[in-house]
Amino acid sequence: MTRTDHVRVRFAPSPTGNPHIGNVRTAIFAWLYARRHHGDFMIRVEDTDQDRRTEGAVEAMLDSLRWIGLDWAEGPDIGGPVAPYVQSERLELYHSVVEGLIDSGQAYRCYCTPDRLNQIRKEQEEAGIDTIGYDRHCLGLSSEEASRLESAGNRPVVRFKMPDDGVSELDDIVFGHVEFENRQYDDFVAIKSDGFPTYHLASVVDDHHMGISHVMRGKEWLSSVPRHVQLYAALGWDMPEFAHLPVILAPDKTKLSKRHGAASVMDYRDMGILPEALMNYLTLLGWSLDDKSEFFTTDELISNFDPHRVSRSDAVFDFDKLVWLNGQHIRNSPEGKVAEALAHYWQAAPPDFDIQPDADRVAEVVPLVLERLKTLDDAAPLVKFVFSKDIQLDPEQVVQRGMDPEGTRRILEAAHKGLADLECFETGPIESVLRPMAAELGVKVGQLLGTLRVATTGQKVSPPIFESLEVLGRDRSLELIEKAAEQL
RNA sequence: GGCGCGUUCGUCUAGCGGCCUAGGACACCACCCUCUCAAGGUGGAGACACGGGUUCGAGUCCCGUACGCGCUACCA
Repeated sequence: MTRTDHVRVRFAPSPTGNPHIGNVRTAIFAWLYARRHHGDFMIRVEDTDQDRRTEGAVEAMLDSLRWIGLDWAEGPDIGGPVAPYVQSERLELYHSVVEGLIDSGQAYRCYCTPDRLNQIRKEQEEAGIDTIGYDRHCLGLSSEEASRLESAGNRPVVRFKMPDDGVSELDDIVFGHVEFENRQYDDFVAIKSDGFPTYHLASVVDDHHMGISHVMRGKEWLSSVPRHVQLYAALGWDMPEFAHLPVILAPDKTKLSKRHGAASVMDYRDMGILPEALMNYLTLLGWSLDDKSEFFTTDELISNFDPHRVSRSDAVFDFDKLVWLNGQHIRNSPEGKVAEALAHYWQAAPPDFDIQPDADRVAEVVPLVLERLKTLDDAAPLVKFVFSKDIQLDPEQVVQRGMDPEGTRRILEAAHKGLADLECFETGPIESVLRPMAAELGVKVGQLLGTLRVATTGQKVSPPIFESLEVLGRDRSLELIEKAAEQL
């Protein structure tokens, strides 16, 4: 009975740190689902814990989502890119809902001190009781007693009264049918003594208020489902559909964190990962279409993503596979797009070049490296020679295996002459003059080209030499060959 | 401790009782291609946590055990 008439989903981060890759994947799943069903995707800031607020965390999260390619619904009431729906600005809403609950006897004020709470917990543990939790000390508090405590300066919390028996059940999109005994759950705090709601209250109220049709969230919430089920029931509200998502783990099977290297989205941008590739990889981590599809453009993800095929078990983040997939995305993108991405990448973090590349130069160099890139970061070392004023030559490296300096100079001179005489200095003609030349000179093709590679690029590893010479141009190529010959 | 969830190659996964002598991908190894490095191609090694059931037949269903994770907060 999944509703598909009007899909509206939300991503609800709490602004407590930098954007974690796991949170971002939750956002991606929700976004893909919304896009697939032509629904709404919204952002809600869950900042009800005053102690854990972090400056700039909201903007950092939004920046990450934008970079990876998500967009979201705007609107004064439901949140937009500049001012998302913020829980701390909705306190009246939660209070009015809770007043209703108190009036109907489904919630009550509790004045118990943390000390007393700890004390009863300790006693219960020592007594070996299965279900530890609040003892409802304040449930039947008289109004006289309450006002006495109130005037003594005690600030109450509001507890939601859980049923003593029965079960709470849910048909989860990912986990299927789950049920829990209500007696396992105590009367949880809905409003804290500072007047802020807890997650349980706020998320239920907001999901209803925002008209959310599908809740996608981390599976750590699965155990809290009874609280939410009973809240919806007490309020007389229809429940949205739920999809609890598995967790992303580090290779050591613990929760992925900074300690493991890149845990935030922007770290991947800085390493030269394409946003489409990251989205593709993150989606594949915990979801599959079939037994073979791995490469998906963002549009393909949108038209194929189905939360029913999300895995129930946690997944280990495999950096190597992300990098491989990134290479696939680079190779499957139009050269123009790659050039653009590379130009941006180099602009943000200029490589160690003598000459800073302009857009045209970058575009020229992309065909040289396209099938050699796993990340954008791999490009600079390969084409450094194009952007160098001087090339430091190690004569030892110019002389190829099985050759001597004399012979090396001889072939450099021959190549120089051959290239100088060429009418058209392009890859094809360059190849057709150089390749036969090896035999004429009595050396192997590899020896001739290897000599030229080191002489003109200063690198033992470079893009294919004919193409490289074309990009260098005739004058520059001849100059470098001449210099190399002199140094022998 | 209680409750819940999970467990297929090192990793991501396909598998919803016979199509599985368990398929694909990354990583790894070998070979091919080749001007270096890649890319690409071919092949190889590599897994159903364990024990009971149910069934003609179980990776697939049931129960138990082990291990892992989550919840058990005036954190989300």
